[in-house]
Amino acid sequence: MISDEIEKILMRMLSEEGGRLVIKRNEFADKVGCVPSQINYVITSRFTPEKGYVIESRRGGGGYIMITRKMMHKNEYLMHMFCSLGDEIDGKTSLLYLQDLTERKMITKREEAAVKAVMSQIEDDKTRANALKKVLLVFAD
Amino acid sequence: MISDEIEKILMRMLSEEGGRLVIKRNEFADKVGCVPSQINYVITSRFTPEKGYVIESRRGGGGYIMITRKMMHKNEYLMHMFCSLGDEIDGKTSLLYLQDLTERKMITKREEAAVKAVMSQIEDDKTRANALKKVLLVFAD
DNA sequence: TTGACTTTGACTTTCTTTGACTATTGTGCT
DNA sequence: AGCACAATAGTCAAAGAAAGTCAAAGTCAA
Repeated sequence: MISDEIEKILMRMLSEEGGRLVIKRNEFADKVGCVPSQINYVITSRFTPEKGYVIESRRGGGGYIMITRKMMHKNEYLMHMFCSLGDEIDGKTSLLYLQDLTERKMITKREEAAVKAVMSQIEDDKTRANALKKVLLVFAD
Repeated sequence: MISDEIEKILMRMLSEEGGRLVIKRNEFADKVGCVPSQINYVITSRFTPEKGYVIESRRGGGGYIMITRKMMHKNEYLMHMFCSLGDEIDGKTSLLYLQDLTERKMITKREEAAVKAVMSQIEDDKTRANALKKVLLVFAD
């Protein structure tokens, strides 16, 4: 099915571009071998706001479609936690953060345990902070 | 009885495919010589969640039915994976292990993503192996 | 005979593909 | 500035491709 192909291609490009991708609809449709409006179909059916994507576009000469993967926006709390994190965090404090998330029902006990298990292997405070931030992004949607 | 035949065929295919099978309903019905809706009947009557199967499907062009057999001996599988782990593992391989767990419905996508997020911070192959082992223990119950 | 399980097929729902038509934007000419 | 035209992207509905549902009819054992 061509739509799935297109989705995959866009996904890959999106990653390569670091979360923001600009295409020219007609040109792209031509490249992947479909009619232009199919691009709209794929975007509306797969790159939805619920899944965290923002679409912007412009018509006319030099027109384009821009796909942006929006990291959070939804979970203000996670955002807040994310921002309050410095670039270093010690092991004990990181555990408190995770427990807090569990208490607030934002993650499950099992998720907490799994993350703790991996984190236990991390020695460095900077690395731990980075890890925690990445985890927060996973849980934001 | 045709339903039993179909069940056997699906079972065999499922084993051959290693626990996950994707079919196109109409095509398959044609092959085994029954009406398409009989496939649904067989699936709902024999490949039930109680018996450890997960069914996913999609309609429309490129539609399919996917049958996944959930490991009955989940812990055995986890232990097997645990034991097959050496004391070092590279990043790419560790990702494959995690994806496998997700595909087998032993962990959720979110859990996979969370663990991956933390693991991405780990550089050392030995440390990564230890982390993965700890994670497996968390998911065993 | 009755009740559980099967078989069948008509009808429904969902998802995809396509193309004609519409709306917007940039450019160049008066 | 205003206008025509080219270059884009958007919308929508019809047609097509699968899978799902459900109830009627069939089968078989107790």
